Amino acid sequence: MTKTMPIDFNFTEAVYDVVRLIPKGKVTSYGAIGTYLGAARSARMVGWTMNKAHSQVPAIPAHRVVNRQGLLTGKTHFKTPSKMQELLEAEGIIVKNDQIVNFKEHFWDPSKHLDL
DNA sequence: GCGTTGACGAGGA
DNA sequence: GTCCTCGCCAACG
Repeated sequence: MTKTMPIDFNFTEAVYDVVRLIPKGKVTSYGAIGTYLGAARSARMVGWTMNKAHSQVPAIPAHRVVNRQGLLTGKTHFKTPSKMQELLEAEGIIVKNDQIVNFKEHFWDPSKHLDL
């Protein structure tokens, strides 16, 4: 196999898996995923990994992944920045000023709902 | 090969 | 409670 595999780490694979496991109408944070994977201090890498998600199939529901503040920080990387908010609203999540309302209620922690 | 940036978060002052 | 700094790993210039 090719040694120069762009994505081969279990970490990246796990990130995609966790994001896909996010229930509809729920959201999570990069740090939550990182913490779940044991990389709480590597939240940045989670975001970078999500950047590669654009080439991943099936498409990663990245719109369900926001920062710790519930802010749609990644919307700028979407095909259309407004798409992210529309997707969230379509799932019953209220977004105000690019921020999720009642974020705490919609927050979905993989380390609590999933079993490591 | 080195320096900076990047979808972030936590800890310290 | 708020502001600043460091960490983490990878890719880009």
